[in-house]
Amino acid sequence: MTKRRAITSAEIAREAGVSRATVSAVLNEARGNIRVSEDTRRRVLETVSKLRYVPNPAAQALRLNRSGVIAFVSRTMHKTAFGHPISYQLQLHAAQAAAQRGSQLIEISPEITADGTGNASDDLFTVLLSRRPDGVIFDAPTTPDEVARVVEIGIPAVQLIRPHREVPTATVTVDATHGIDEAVEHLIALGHRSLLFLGNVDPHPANRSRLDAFRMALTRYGVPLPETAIALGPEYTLEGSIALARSALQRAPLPTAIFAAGDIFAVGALHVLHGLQVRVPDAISLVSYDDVYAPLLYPPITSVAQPLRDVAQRAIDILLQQIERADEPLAADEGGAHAHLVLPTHFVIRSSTQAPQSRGPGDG
Amino acid sequence: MTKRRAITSAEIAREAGVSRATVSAVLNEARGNIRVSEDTRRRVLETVSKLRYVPNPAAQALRLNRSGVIAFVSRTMHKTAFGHPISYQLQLHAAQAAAQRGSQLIEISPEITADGTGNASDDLFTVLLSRRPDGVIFDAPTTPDEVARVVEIGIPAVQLIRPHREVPTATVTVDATHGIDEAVEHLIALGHRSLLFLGNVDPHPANRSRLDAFRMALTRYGVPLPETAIALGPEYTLEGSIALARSALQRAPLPTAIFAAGDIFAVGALHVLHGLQVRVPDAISLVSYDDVYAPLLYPPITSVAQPLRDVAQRAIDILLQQIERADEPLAADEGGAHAHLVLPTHFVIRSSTQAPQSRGPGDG
DNA sequence: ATGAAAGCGCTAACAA
DNA sequence: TTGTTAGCGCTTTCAT
Repeated sequence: MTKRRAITSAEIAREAGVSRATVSAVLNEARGNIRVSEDTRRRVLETVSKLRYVPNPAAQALRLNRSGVIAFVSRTMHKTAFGHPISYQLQLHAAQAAAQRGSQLIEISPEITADGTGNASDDLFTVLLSRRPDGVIFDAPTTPDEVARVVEIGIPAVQLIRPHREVPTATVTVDATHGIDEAVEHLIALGHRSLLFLGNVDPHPANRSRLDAFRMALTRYGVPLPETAIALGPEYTLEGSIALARSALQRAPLPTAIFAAGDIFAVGALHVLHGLQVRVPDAISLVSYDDVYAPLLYPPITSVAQPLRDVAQRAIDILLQQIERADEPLAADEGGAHAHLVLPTHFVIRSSTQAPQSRGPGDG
Repeated sequence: MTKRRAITSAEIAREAGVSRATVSAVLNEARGNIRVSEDTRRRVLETVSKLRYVPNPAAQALRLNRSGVIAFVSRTMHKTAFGHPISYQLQLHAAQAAAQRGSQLIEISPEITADGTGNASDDLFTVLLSRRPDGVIFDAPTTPDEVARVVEIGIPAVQLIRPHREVPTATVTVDATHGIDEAVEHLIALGHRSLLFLGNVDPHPANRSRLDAFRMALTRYGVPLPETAIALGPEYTLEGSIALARSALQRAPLPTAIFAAGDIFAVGALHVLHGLQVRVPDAISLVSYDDVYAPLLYPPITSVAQPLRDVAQRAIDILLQQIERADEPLAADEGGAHAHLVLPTHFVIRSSTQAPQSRGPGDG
């Protein structure tokens, strides 16, 4: 069965007894082409659905200079199964939001892009451009250059979560404060005073802010967080987080509660605690940041969740708006007039936190 | 900054002092257009890279009647974060393989497609066609109709994992036998004789075969698997698998080993076992099928892994080959001449299995 | 070995 | 209100 040539607007026109221009006008009345009589409109629409006509997107793209594609440039590789769950979630929600608004999200990532020759970085950009996206979402870009190049070409872009502020694009970020405040309040209310912070060393302010928010919240309750209670690992991997947790939990006495600034660190802590036969939450409470693995673990982890769906949706909205605006030549507002959305985190209580067992006063 | 119009082949032609036809010939020499002198070839190529020219895919698609897109129709929704990890992995690998071969994978799923009106099924098909894919990968299609409609239109298709055999397409499936044989051999060698099978009720042979393979392997060792040692749940969810494990593990005495015919069932079992304070693997061994969550759990679960990367790659290869062949009008070989690949599973030993503790003879 | 010209399917000026 | 026409950027006969 050779691939049949698909129905074209010409066939619809012939069948409905009108011109191709009229078919187009009927189908695109949303774009301000309202000029057809109710009668022809109905006739065309009937023919369209009878013949199951769907416009050829390539022809539309060529004509409109609009690919209908939004590129999602995801952070480095997710080689491992669930290496970058946040990125994955963002992409999923973005794809959904894009589809609902008539666009197609495509993923551009070193992993997808790599052609085995290893020339990833330059290649990524070429691949990106070769797809002619109408807009680009950068999910935590590694370098400002990637973003800058896209902006230079004049493609609307928005950076998520960990933006490079020096590049003038719209941004959608998350404020860790609210969720972490609640988490700390929760722990303090339970009676915890001896805490351990597990996180990663990352120069980016967005990550730094997790620790800052944690520290500030504690300060508000007059609970100190000594440097020895802060363990920062270099890697965002299971192995790395296990190693981190192991070294942090070696020192006795154990804290009564752990704040893991990322689900992966909670997984690491859990592995080590299990090994040490320290039960959660009986002997030690655990709170994580991310809320992606959290519900799957045992016990289900109390966690600070990022509004990933909202981030993605807003990003798509902003992008589509920019794309729209780019059409109108009257857009004289240049420069720094970009949206900068900051969305709050929230706190989900599960089964990994409870009041500390009294181990005698002065302990910790 | 208004979006600059991109470079066209005409500009390359002018800059290099040749015609557009020649530029095209140089760029498409792979397609048998070898007709340019070495000298012009070099000149054109230089200009191309100097001006960073990338052909407009929409124009190419229009001209060649070839979108360069492969659709991945994924199984129902993955509402939850990691609801369908297998599907996710397949898609990831397929996207990678497609990219390496110059195609773009796009996801078509009810979730992405849904426009809030709820008319998912018909809409999905429309969306699929509207993208004009060169080929379609069905990841465990729910109904044969979906596939049949695509086949009727003449678009190359391949079904993965759980194909509808009555629809004539190529298939790439997985044989559970090998991995499960090894798993059973492993358990038997450790000394396990009292086993529990956790799985789901699914009429599809591919799922049924997990139980069959397990049973047959046990039979080979003369170990019986009574009906009471088979627990089948209706759902493939965390909640469902916890409920299943709970009811299955109520009956004393406990088995010495559990085979979970899916990682999610291992998660459920782990939750329940933790709750019962039964330590894995000390008190009970656990083996899973899937190997997706398995390495992340505590303890890391010994598991049967499916060759997901191979499945995806082979699917893409088959598809691309079919697409290629569809071009040549000489393709008279119609009908049932489709590839049917069956790939083996393999077995990964981690930390969730060990010899059973002796609880006295005659036990279990 | 190279160029001229047609046409893929669509939309938007412009005419009627 | 509708039709005619041009052209988006590309590839591919067919001439040369």
